[in-house]
Amino acid sequence: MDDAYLDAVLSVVERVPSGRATTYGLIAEYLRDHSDPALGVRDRGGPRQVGTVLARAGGDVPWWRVVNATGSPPARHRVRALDALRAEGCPLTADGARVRLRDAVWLPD
DNA sequence: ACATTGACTAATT
DNA sequence: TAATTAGCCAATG
Repeated sequence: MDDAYLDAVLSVVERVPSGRATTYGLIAEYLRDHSDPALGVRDRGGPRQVGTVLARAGGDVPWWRVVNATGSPPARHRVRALDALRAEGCPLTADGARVRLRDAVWLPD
């Protein structure tokens, strides 16, 4: 996994607006569609790899706005993520346990 | 090289 | 709805 891919992932996460969220799969899909070897932006796999990047280098980006396909934040940071999301007004389910992707999902441009 | 792991997903029950 | 299962694919040891 080279720096170009790592930067590509982080730059997408940085673009997620406050109060909205996106998923690992959507980011992977976006990178797959927009991979351009000529620009050094290469496709480096699927959703799990996106997760790997955030686990490794997600410290300085709004990682709590990235959730899995069912709207649940990563189990390890579940509380912190939900608190942050609630604080910025992201639509959540009634039990406050997951993001209402139906309303909150943000798609990279 | 090989086996295990994981901030995942889609289908099944 | 929620829990389980099988598939996934690069990273890691």
